[in-house]
Amino acid sequence: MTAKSASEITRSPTTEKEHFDARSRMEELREQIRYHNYHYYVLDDPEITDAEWDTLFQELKELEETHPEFVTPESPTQRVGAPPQEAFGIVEHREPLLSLGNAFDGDELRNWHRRAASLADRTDFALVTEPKIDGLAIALVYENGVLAQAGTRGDGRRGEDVTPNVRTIASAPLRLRGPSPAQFEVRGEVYIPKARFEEMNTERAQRGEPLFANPRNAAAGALRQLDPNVTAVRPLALAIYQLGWAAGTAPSTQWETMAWLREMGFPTTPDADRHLGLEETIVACEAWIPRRDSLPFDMDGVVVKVNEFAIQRQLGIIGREPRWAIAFKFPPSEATTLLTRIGVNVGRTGSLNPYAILEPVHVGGATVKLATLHNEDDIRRKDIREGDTVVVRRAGEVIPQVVGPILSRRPPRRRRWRMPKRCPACHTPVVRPEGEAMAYCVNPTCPAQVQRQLEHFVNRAAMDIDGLGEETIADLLENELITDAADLYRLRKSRKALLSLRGYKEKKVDKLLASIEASKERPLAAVIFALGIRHIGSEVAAILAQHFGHIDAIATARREELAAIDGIGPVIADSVVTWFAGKRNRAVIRKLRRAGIRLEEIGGGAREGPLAGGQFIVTGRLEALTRNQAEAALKRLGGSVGGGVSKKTTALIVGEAPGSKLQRAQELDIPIWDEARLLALLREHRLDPAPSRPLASGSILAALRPRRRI
DNA sequence: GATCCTCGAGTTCG
DNA sequence: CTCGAGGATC
Repeated sequence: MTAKSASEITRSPTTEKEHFDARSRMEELREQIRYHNYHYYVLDDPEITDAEWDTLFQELKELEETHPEFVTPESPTQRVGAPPQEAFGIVEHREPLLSLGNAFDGDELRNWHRRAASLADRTDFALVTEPKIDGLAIALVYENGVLAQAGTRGDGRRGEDVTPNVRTIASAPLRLRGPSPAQFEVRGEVYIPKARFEEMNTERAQRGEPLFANPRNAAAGALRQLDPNVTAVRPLALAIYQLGWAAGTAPSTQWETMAWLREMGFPTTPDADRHLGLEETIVACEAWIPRRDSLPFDMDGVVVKVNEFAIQRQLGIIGREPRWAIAFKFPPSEATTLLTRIGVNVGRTGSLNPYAILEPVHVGGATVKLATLHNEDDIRRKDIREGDTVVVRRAGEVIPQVVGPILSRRPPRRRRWRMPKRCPACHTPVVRPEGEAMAYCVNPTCPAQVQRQLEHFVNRAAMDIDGLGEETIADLLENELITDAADLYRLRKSRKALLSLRGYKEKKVDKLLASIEASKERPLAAVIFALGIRHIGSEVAAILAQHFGHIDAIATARREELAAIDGIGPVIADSVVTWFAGKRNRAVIRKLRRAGIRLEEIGGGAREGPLAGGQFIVTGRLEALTRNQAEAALKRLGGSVGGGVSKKTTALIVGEAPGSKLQRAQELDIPIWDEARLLALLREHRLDPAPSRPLASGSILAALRPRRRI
């Protein structure tokens, strides 16, 4: 596409006049396209539609095809098409690209400032802040207003020549508008906007191609392509943040320099700001943290620079870091680490759940050693292998996830991971039902499953037995004091045996036995949930309890009868029938009955109250109540709580710093309540907003005791 | 049969 | 919180 053959030119003979007209029209078009690119990419304020822009671009392209002798390398049409190279050339940076010192909190920023102030002999100098976009540093050299060279950072002094690739970036100006120094260099960041990154990965997933771990890796891969045609189809963007050097006059401050560069057509880092004092600057840096996720690009901190170049020169450089700038770094929400091995856990349902064993790494304020990998397909989709260096994320939430491997760092000859053929706990052959994502151990006496079942049984939402954790359950099973959940109610008789176990003193044993006794009064729904029947969670358990009122009625219900209930279909019906048909399970029910567990619903338990039938969700941090207290209060008023916002939601209760739920509720026109409204409702119905515990027989003193601060 | 909603199950660290 | 899958509905 670069040069047309001579025969093609001679095929369309043109007169001198026509030549001249075409040439000036081409210049005019280039000028117009540059003008509109400037409005689009720099000012973010386009004057014409994309379609109109396309028309201009097409006309220029056609003229250039008929008059290839007038094609200039900086023409807007020349963003694609350079042939692949064998290897990258080297660029020598005239001024080295420096790295930045880091500050991890306000105090470190103050230390930096104190030092700068003492060297500058003044404290009142202005500072400029700008987001530190997580991309790749690039240095662009312009000669006579035309992009001449683009180099990566490399080691700071010499980098790789990626000029043909940078020429394909839509927002990188090939020719500048207005006057500019004869020769100068600007520095910036090449990155991929988050939204475009998601689109790109979605498309790659559809084509079955491996996914990029994050925008930064994708941008690095795109920029270091030997074939610029590949780079051209990747959605790279550019943000300039600094003038490297200039032969000619330039402004005397960072702030003015950025405005000056924008005039020339450079897209500069968005949302930069200027501050007079240090404390104001620290506030500005911290204000970025909550905004972080809603920005169109990944950022890993805020860069703080001394505005005046004269002071910058005075402060100078120490080692490879300037003393006139510093990076205020956010706690990393992402990190790379070595995945040493993939292990497999057995769940309560027998599901085999692979998890990653990681070289411990600090991410999002915690040290991560483990991360779930969900299932075999997920591992295959991300192509995660043992020995891989992987990207680990804890985005906002708590649960770490393995985002994906860094393929360039994969050691040779690593096999794709496969689910073991036998259960890691009991060695029973593994079954993966047709069409399901999970593989299962189908041995009902699998020790791992029994352990998990018991953990579920004592769960707060189930039988709520305090003092019975993972370790204790394991001890009881190991010493054959129990074989199933119902045996817990016979432990009273084994008090002596319990006390003989290492680490079990009277206090601990009696507390355990007491909470086992207390669990006998749990509502029927909790008992049904505790049984751990597949597909029976807390909701379905409540439906069954409500509908049948007694466990025996459920045990004898027929398939059709169950499936006719609202919210229960054939799969759940089958699951219930099968469970109660099991000999071992029937024995458990018998033992529970004999132990005196209440197996029927008392007092109806029907939901009533001012909010009966309503469905509520709490988001954000409330003032007077914890989220749990608020949810409990809603339930006491007769409402149900939880789930995602949908059109069935009655109202959303919003506190400080609400999440995405608020936005969704607004979209769906769901009523928004504040905490005061909930509190008012509680007062109206004379309910304690936050009962500290069930009060001991209504003691007035107990009620007057100050509640614990939350 | 497709689509939307809801529920179930597993989950990490301190 | 997230994914997968069951249930309801058209």
